[in-house]
Amino acid sequence: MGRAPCCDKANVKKGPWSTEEDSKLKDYIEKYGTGGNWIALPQKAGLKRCGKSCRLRWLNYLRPNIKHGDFTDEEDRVICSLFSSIGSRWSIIAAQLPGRTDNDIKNYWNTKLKKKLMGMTMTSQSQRKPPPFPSTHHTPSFPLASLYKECPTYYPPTGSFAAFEPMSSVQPLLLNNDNPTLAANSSFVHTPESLVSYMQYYPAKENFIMFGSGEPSCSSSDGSSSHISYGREMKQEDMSNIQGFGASVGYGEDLKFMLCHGTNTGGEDVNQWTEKPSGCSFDKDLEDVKRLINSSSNNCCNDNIIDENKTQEKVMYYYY
DNA sequence: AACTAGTCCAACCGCTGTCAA
DNA sequence: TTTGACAGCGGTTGGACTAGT
Repeated sequence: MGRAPCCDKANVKKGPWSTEEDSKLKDYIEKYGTGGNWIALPQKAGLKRCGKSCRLRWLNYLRPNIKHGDFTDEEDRVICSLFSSIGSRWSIIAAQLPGRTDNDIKNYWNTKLKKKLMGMTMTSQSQRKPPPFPSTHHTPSFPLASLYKECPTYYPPTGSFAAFEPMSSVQPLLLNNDNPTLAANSSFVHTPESLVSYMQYYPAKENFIMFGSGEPSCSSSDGSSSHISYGREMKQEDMSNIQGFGASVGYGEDLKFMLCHGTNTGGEDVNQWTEKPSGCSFDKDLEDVKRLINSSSNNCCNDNIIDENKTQEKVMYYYY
């Protein structure tokens, strides 16, 4: 047998919370805490609400240090960059924005930010031209690269996300062979050694976040899957997973955008990273954002979009 | 002033993984 | 081992508000 029923749904109040209910809930939680049991809480607090509803009200509204109001440009960039990487994992995104709730971010994305980005796409198409790229390397396109412009390091110093679930929503866009710019650079092959060199050349100062795939045990036959690690230094196992394709964004005082990818098997090692200088933005990037927005609901977790025989993917967001 | 369309956001709904009985 | 409640999450909805006509 399972547990006892959670609550009598016929006798719970729905709809907007009154100030009286708010203060009851707040007082109770401040006094006794949640006790790890939301279902029992409303009864104890004298509320005719479902525990679920109490939890939501507390987390999204009554909890201390909740930030309401306009999002800053920096918060915009954080949301954009994480959305491009992990998709609509609002709770994870919210965890990186102290004081913001997942619901808040979700609403903000759906009502404002998404439109803002779409607007940027329109503007960029009609007004801007790609700036010349000084590097001797190729210039790949990368979704959202322009949004990282002047973006400071955003992770809280004590931030932690030890483990993420597979990140694959980014892959179809970052790695799509239909992307002509990427395709043009698809001869690149990235190896662990090249990344080590890169890391040595651009040593991490504070934190880094790494998204990617390559666990051999996962859904795709080539072992493609995703993992994210985060910390002050790169772990050995992270390095050992890096093969084939990589992309990196660093941001801070001096934005560096790095991308490296390639077809995998049998190809010779062409350890190439491409750097995109600070302030660069390309119309193509915004096109990718638009495409991501349009397709985000469809392509998340669809590893099949990637040619299993061609690539191992590793996308790395690296900042210093 | 009245109506309509668009926007915002709090709250609900339903799904999933976890865990207690 | 099975069953079903719980916690948490993302998607969606509907009412309040605002801007435009």
